[in-house]
Amino acid sequence: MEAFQLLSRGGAKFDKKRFYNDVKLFNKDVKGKSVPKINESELPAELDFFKYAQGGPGKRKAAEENKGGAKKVKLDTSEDEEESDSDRDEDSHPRQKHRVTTKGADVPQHIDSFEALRERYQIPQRLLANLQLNDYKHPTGIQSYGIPILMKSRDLAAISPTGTGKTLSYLLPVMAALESPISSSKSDAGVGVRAIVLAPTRELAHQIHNECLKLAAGRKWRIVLFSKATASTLSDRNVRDKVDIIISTPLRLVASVQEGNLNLNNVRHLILDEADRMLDPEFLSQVQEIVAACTHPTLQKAVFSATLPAGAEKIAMGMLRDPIRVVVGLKDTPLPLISQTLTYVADDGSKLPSLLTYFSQPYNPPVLVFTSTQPRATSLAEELLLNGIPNVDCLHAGMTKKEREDAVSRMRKGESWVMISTEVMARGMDFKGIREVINYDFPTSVQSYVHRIGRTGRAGREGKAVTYFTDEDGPYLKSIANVLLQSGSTVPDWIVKLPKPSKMKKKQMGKIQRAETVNAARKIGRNDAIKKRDMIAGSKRRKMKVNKPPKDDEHDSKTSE
DNA sequence: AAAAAAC
Repeated sequence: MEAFQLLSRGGAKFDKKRFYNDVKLFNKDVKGKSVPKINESELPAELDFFKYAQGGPGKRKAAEENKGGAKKVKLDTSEDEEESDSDRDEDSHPRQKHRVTTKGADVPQHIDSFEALRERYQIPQRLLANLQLNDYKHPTGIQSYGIPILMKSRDLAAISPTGTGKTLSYLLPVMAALESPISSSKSDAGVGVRAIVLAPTRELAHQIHNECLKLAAGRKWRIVLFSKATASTLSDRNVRDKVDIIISTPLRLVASVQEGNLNLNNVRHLILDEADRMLDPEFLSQVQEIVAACTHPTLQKAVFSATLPAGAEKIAMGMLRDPIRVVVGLKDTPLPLISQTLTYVADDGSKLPSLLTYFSQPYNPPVLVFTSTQPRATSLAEELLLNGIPNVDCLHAGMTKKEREDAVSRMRKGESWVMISTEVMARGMDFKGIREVINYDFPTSVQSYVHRIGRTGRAGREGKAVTYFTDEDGPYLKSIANVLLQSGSTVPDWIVKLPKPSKMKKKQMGKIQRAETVNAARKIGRNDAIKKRDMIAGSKRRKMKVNKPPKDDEHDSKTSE
């Protein structure tokens, strides 16, 4: 405990000019093409992952994912045509090949390059220049389809995998539209907030704000990251009326609207990031209140996410007006660039030894570890510290705003090697360096799983995801296993053969399945030394000693040859 | 389907 607080305090030295540094670093991170390379050359092995990114695992998925083919849906394969010149693109984001499907009336032609935007929509030169400055060279799938749709003032539901550039897909059109207001009089454009981006966590809102600032560099826009502090300054009408874009979490915004401190009737663009999360019951009423407060007749709405379950999609589509739906790749599926492993740990008590074993072997920092609750995150961080794991950090919503900001800052700077966190970090956060994600506690939904492991493997990089499961997790094991299969990772046979849990009897099934899980896992445990390298054997049979390296090679295994 | 996050 003491030690942990000490460490946390150690990070506080960055407080001065914290924000400034954060932005600066973030810029550098994306802009400097040298950064990824430097990072890579520092770390041994598996470093030429860019070459994999160009063609390897991506194809596996592309092959698997047709079938589903769409009815009355326009099919297109993005980015295939430009393969010829992609060879010398190592310094830009590697291109991924994803099928793009669109649904809706009069879908605008997609763009093949950002330059096309200027010709077609007279996007300001400044904006394009800022793109270049930040090393955006070619649009990703969602960018090439989503941007024209939003430029045409259409409503949009966009589904695209983690780390494929959704943020830019909505920021660029919004900022282009603000620059050249469609309204008749200029004075009209100036009164009140014109665009709102909603995100589920403070950290994500902060990150979007940074991204927005980079695109706006050199312009006079006022882009506000909404917080208690900014909310109070906005009660001043003179300040409030000059704000162009607000990035916020829902409740903060609702509070200001209810206090009468904020009028949203001039909002022309409303974006829901992590849309399915925002449409969860707890957020939904807040979001609906904001939507209701946006009374401008030409309000454009768009929702973005990597996952969109049927229920959430229905709600979203109900909110949108004559929407176009764009799906890149497969919905609710992780990137094939992320190699995923399911690891059996018999029970909760076996998790810590397993994790310590993991860290006693070579690993690729920074590693992001997910737990199910805040106390578990805190205590796991303490345990790792006590066991001498270096540079352990912790981040959950129970911490103070400042503690959270410091933790993110350390992460951005590469000072955190092991970040223990809760669901708060599961969505949207873009730490490009993250090489490995460990689900210490089993995710409570497919969506959670997809988003959590999507913290790695971003922008075409490779990533690794390890998920611990216990006997208790049996009932949900199969659905996660299916996700692995769908995205090209391998799953032990016995898991594939688990019976499907039925809705009605999930409780009883839970028991049955738990028993099957235990049995099957035990069986595997016996001959794992020979074959099952994906499983951690023997949490049942042998209790591992802290920091003692295991004899077998479970951990450096790859999912395929 | 279930915990965390939002103020």
